[in-house]
Amino acid sequence: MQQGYDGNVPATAPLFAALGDPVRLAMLARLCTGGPLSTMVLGQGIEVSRQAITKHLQVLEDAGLVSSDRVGRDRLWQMRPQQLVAAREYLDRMSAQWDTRLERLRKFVEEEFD
Amino acid sequence: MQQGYDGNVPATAPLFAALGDPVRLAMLARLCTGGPLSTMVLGQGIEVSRQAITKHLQVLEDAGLVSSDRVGRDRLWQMRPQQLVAAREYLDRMSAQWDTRLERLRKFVEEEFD
DNA sequence: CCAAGAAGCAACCATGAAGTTGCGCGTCAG
DNA sequence: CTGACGCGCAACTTCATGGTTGCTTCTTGG
Repeated sequence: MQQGYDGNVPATAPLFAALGDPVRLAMLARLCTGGPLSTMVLGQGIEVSRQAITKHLQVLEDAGLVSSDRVGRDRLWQMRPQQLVAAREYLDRMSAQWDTRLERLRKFVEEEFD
Repeated sequence: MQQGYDGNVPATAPLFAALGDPVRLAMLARLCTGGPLSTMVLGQGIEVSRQAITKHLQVLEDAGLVSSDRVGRDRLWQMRPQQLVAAREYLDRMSAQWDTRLERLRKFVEEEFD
């Protein structure tokens, strides 16, 4: 199970891809601090058309990072932190492998020169 | 400084973009466990041309995730974990903001119904 | 009831990213 | 020394992505 995270590669890559855009990252940041926000509000201060905002939000939704509901004539978006946690854990496992590898290397050198 | 990570958005997005490809993630995983590996070795088992592998590695290098040195007629690649840590910390801050927001919400509801 | 506001839908454009092929250059092994 | 191996460089194709515009649909405020 230690290196079982190799199998998660194909599932995690699209997640990072969804995070790999400044517009989407900015909107995610807003959703992390504020409650459900409408499409219009999320587009405030971002210099792209409404349609572009909608497309970005759909990308985030496809990646499972946000969810949305139609309320009246607005669509309200909110965070869905599970996938965010998944991405974090993936990086954690990677860092952990790196660390244990360094540790093995350190011990090896230590034994060598004792 | 709490919400200062908004300013990191433009810097972090390209990093996630570099992580958002299964081929690159797989190669990173190999470099996390093993020591410096040559371009050829890194391409083992990946069904793309050597040039494609090289391009992916250059993307990772531009993102600061790996570094390389020419040794003889090979180019050896190795992890450079700093940027990986940066990405991890970014997600950590995002999750933290989400958590504190939930906490505030919980306290608010609690006070409301006391 | 009617007009304005917010979304959805579809077509379209442009650019960049992923991939390929072909060729040239240095480097090592026999 | 020579051929094979590993790379680097450059041109080219393909296609997904980000972005736009125009029009329709639905909902609410007056």
